[in-house]
Amino acid sequence: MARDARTAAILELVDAIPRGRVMTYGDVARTLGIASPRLVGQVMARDGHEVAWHRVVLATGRPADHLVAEQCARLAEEGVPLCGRRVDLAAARWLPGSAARTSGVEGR
DNA sequence: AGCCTGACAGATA
DNA sequence: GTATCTGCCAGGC
Repeated sequence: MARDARTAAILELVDAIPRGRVMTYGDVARTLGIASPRLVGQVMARDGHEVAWHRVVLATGRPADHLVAEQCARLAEEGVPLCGRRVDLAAARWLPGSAARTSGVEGR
């Protein structure tokens, strides 16, 4: 396995996402200083089975085509603002440091 | 060693 | 909003 600083950082950040919030692959990658959102997905596919992978969604606010059911169910359970099959990134998008506003739905 | 594939994102048309 | 091209990192063959 990778065990690289990048891989560890990805898993750590994903695992650090609070309940009821989500992050896009691009946001996670940029936050870690990585220029490849694919790495996030790759890491999730290999070692993401032990982290909150379901809190990571596509930039379109929609989970991976393989995880739509799983993602949607888990996110709904955690109180993530879902817009049909999509996540309301406007309220659910979480950035490290901006964790102040716990539940985005009330955020403001 | 090199080539291909893979949980994507962003820009352009 | 959809479709296409490119960029990028790591793993498998």
